[in-house]
Amino acid sequence: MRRSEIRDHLLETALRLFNQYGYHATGIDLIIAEAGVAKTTLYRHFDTKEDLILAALERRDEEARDTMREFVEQRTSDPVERLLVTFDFLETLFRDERFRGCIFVSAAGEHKDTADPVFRAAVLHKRLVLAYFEELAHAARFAEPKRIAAEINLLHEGAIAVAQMTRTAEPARQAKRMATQLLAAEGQAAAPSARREGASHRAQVS
Amino acid sequence: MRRSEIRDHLLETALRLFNQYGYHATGIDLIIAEAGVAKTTLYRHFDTKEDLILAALERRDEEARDTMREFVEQRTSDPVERLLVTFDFLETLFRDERFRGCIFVSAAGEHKDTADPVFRAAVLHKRLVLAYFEELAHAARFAEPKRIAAEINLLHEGAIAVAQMTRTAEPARQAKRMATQLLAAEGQAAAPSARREGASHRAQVS
DNA sequence: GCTAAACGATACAGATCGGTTTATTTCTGT
DNA sequence: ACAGAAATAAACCGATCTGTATCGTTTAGC
Repeated sequence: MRRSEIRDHLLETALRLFNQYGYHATGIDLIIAEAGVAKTTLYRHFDTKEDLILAALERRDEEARDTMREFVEQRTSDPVERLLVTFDFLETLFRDERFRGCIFVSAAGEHKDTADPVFRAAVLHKRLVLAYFEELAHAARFAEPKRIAAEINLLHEGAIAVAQMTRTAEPARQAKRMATQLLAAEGQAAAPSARREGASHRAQVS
Repeated sequence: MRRSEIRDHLLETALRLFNQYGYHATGIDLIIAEAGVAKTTLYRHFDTKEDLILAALERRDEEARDTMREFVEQRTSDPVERLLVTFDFLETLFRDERFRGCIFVSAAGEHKDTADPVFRAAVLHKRLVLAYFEELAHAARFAEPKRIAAEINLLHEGAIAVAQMTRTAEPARQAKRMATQLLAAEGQAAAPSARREGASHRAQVS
């Protein structure tokens, strides 16, 4: 196993355990045992446990956003539909039996100080996801793309929080229905099966 | 300090620390130091740390639901408006500088096993809150009260999750606007300032 | 094939964890 | 006032925590 592979393997192992048990409950000894690596090796790649957490979050951040982008873009090119398809992506996450909630929400929940680097890393991820929604809402030519993106984002967070407790995929579908309803009220043509397609300059409502 | 007062004081202290630092990060030694109590005393009232956590969650569960009920009922008697006023209640929570997210979500995030008593206690709280929304949605005579309640609930969870990260009160107002929009589309008279009041048998939409 | 870096294994450090024990003092109810 | 219960402080337990140090062995690049 090459050096970079070990690092990757450690990050993947750590992420799996953080997701399964949480950050404080996952000890270094468990991580190295599961990764099949000596403690010296871990500490050669990461100075502290916090560094490992931060690196793991950074990796998952990129991976999660890339995966969502890919999922969305290969399903539809209409920006409004893309906003809705993000909920289908959520549903695939919820259907994974390893799903235990959003690791960034959990990270923020275990490191509540806003000055904590882990908290800040979690916030950064959420900001980048929101930026993606804004990108889509802008492309969809909504009158207030930032507001629309924030609404989609809030529905995402709600679905994730509910699914964390119920451990079902239903919250994703429910959030999608709510998003459909809200977007339809915004642009009159948000619903996929709506009248004409490709409408520009959707009207605002409030 | 009487016996029951000590127990209460311990629960309040523990809740404050759990909210501030999380469950794993809050040690027994810190709790007794902050409570100004000997370790023996704590262990006379609670067998284990888990018992303390469970008792604390149970207490906050009742307190939180009572407080919300009170807040809502003294502001309006219209069931539809009551559903919307729950978001004003959320806003008061977010405005508290000690707000660090929902302690039940955090509890579930640190005890992810669905068989864990702490996880189950968190789920129970969320179920009882949902039951309250169902009660209100039923009183409002929506065609599908359970669905409406689940939607309100999802908006609540979304607002809480977003506010946990942003540490602002805005998510509560945003969720309220979304709820207003959704309820208006359900019954045609959901908006407080809508045409006639006291309408019964609101129509369904989908 | 040599050198140097990176690896694994293990022991260890010092702190902290949840929880127990002991011995002493302070309440509280009758 | 007196007995019993419950409070206190402090030492202590074994386990676990993050992180370091030691020391061979393996591996990779020149």
